[in-house]
Amino acid sequence: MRNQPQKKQHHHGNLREALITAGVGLLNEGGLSALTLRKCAARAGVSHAAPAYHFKGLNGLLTAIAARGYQALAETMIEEREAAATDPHACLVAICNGYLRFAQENEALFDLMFSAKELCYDDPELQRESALARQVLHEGCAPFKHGSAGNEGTEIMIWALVHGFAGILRKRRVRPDHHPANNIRFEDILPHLECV
Amino acid sequence: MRNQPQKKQHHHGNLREALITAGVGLLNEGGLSALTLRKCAARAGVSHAAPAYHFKGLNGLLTAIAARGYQALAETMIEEREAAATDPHACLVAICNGYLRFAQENEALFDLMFSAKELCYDDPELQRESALARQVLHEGCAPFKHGSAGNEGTEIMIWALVHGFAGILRKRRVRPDHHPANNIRFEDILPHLECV
DNA sequence: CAATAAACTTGACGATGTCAAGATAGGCGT
DNA sequence: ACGCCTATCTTGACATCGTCAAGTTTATTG
Repeated sequence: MRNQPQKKQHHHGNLREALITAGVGLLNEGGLSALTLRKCAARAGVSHAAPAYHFKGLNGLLTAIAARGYQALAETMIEEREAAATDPHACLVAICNGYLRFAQENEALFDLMFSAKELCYDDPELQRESALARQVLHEGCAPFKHGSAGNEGTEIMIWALVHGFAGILRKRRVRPDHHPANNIRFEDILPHLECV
Repeated sequence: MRNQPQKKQHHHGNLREALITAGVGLLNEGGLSALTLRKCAARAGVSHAAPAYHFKGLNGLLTAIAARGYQALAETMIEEREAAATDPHACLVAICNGYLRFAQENEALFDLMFSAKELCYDDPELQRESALARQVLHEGCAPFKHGSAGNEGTEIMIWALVHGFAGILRKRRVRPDHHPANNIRFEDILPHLECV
């Protein structure tokens, strides 16, 4: 067993990371259907069955890549928040725009994270990263309350709104013209929120 | 070529419909990954390559089933609307609850309709049925306008909200306890809408 | 009744996920 | 220094899948 996790070892040396990188690359280039255990293996220069050792199977690899996706999603949201003004409303809008930017810049990865593919939802890494991403949204929502709903309802409302809007924008790629959400920014559909 | 589209003919007689029915059944029983050309063929009692003749391939079958899904979605929304009070706000809430009920009662079908699977989006049947479903939502939104957004923005907002909420509720199946949206109804997150 | 086209069947191919068994190399105790 | 042990891959096989080409059967039509 390796003592130093980043130490180069045996045949490949840190193959797990190389397989995830290969997977993200395949995802960006060919979409969700191009993400394959065997193609990942080929891209990393190992045999076709090597990934099954590091991940519990295809679902394991997908889960690891999805966890990476949640990490990147959180980073994008934080990045937008830092670049925004400091008042709570601008922060929340910035966080949501980060969410939307991530969804559009990493379409296949976003698909993987929220697709019907059965990931290993009990994977601790996936749970940690997705919880971290949700934490960013949670913090952004904290200063607000929303009409009829309690404080928790506000977060659900924002979450549903931004996630649903991301899904709508995703379909714009198919038929870019005459798309109903063409000239609509997130700020336009964000309802009024009262400070708590 | 058949003259009467519903006439019994040749070997099976109206195999196209039987394949769609078989596909919906597989979807309900085993989820999206169980929906397979060969299994549909077996369930309909024909050879493994028969579906490729009626549909342009797997995508064609998925598209036909998704179109059926939009049809059922519209029916569910209309059903809820009819059972509701007649004032516009109750109608809109009922329509959205129909959307959510459909998403929860037909999980795999909903997955197919909004998954990353590449459907034949130019298929006229799919376009017609999805447009009809959107029309129901459109009518429900028509009496309202939403704060900053125009009349079109209202519809996008409701659409995003209900679709996003459906996605959140979908994940509740994975870990039913401690789910943030457990005791939240759609009415709780629906923002205030002004009559136009 | 024969020709023609529609509606399948049969067989094959390559790609994929998964598993079992084997090979290999690096580290550790002695 | 030497041999073992285990983590890390490789090799080979299998079942399933979508797709295509070619053949077969049935219905319609002239």
